[in-house]
Amino acid sequence: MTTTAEKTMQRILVVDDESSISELISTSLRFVGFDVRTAANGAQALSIAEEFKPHAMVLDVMLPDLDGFAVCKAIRNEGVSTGVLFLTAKDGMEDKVKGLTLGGDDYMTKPFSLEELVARLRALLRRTGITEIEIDDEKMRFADLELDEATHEVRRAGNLLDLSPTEFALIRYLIINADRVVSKSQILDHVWQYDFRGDAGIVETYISYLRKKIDAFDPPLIHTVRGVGYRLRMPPK
Amino acid sequence: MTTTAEKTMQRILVVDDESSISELISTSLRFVGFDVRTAANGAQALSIAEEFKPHAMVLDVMLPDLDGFAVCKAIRNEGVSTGVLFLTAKDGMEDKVKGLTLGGDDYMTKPFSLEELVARLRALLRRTGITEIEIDDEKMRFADLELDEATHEVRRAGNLLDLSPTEFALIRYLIINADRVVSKSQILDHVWQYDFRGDAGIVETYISYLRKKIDAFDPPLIHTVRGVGYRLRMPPK
DNA sequence: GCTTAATCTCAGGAAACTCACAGTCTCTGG
DNA sequence: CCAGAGACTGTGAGTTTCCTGAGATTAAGC
Repeated sequence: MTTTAEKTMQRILVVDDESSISELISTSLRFVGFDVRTAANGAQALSIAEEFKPHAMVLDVMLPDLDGFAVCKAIRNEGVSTGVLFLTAKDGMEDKVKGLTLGGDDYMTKPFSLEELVARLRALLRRTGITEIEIDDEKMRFADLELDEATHEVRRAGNLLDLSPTEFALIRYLIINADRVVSKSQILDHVWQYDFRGDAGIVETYISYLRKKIDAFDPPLIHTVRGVGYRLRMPPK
Repeated sequence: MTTTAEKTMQRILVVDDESSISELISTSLRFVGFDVRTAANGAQALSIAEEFKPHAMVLDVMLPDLDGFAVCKAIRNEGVSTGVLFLTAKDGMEDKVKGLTLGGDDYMTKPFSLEELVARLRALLRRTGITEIEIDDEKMRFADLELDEATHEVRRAGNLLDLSPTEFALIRYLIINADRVVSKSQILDHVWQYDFRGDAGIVETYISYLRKKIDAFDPPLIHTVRGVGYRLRMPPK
């Protein structure tokens, strides 16, 4: 699955000093089709932003040199107009961020799930109107399955389904990857928070939950690919 | 819900020496569709106003060089006719401002909530008759719920409800976002003053108050989306 | 200055959700 | 056709999220 023409890609700058985190994020973002650069500190972020002119940034508030806010401000002063998604540990800092995210920006606390990161980033790009490309509107579809991000509703054949947050995240991930096999560990990595250390068996449990709700209708859409993973697809012709 | 063509946008000049504040305000205003410039002091405000010709200004009364009133007067002397929304700290100054805002102008004390700022600014533009664009009329509706900005009245099925200011702001925010899920932190950010440091649990409390008044009628309109937030909607089909 | 309204914190209880575990079932290779 | 690996799902314990009432604190009105 290669990416499309470069000129139409949206540019994201990821800034985090923990290389494992920034790598995790950038890999995911590239995978879903963004043009990504990373920086490990504020100074580096500034110099990259200058020539890279990102449409949006994912910015850790806690950097070795400057803090995230300073970086954000500095970059905007340079005339680069970007939305910012702040990352912050779950502590007091949270409050401080809040004040600065009232505009179009957003923030998330670590640890987060990659799905959510992507969802928020897209919402942010949509909001800040930097949507050169037609990003999906807030509805996704697969067969007679319909998922609405704005209302958090999922319908099958018009019927409203009642899903828990995790179930919702899971079916969304499956829809995004419709027709493709996704492994349990992929699912775990994307739907659960990245520091989840529990049993991978939980994916089976949630698939089971989903089936009871989604595949209560015909035809079944969630299919097991034994030894590999799961796949959302129309029944074999 | 995107903005309209640039030529029809209303121009707002924001003047405050605290860059965090002016950034906060300008981002928000841009977000709701204004064309915004900022200035950090009186002199700068004057020179920008001259060529920018703002329809309205948000003006801190306490500036490093001139005070807000002087700036206001000077700009009007230049022949630029604008409504002004003064910002002031909550202290003695308050009275002084009061006296000077008799025209069509208005003032708010810091800290304020962004929702309120936008509401007041729109009211001001409406008053000063600079409404080139048809700003939403003063009534909002959702189902049999009716909210009147001008009179601050809320009715459900024709019945007048008695709401406190916070309750009013909250239901207003929910109506604006009718049918979409809004998280507690979104609510907190928009309905409460920007420096509110308390627990997000207060949102729950106010939702509870609102329900007692608004959802005393059938059908209930305020719905909880567990783990996500709240949503105003007609009951599921 | 007194009274009432409004805001906010706190805490108990109810309900929903997450997750591990284990017994059962299904598929597949030999 | 059997054995074993992998997958499915019911049970239940522990946790999280929400709701609401009660009281403390502050602001507003008379």
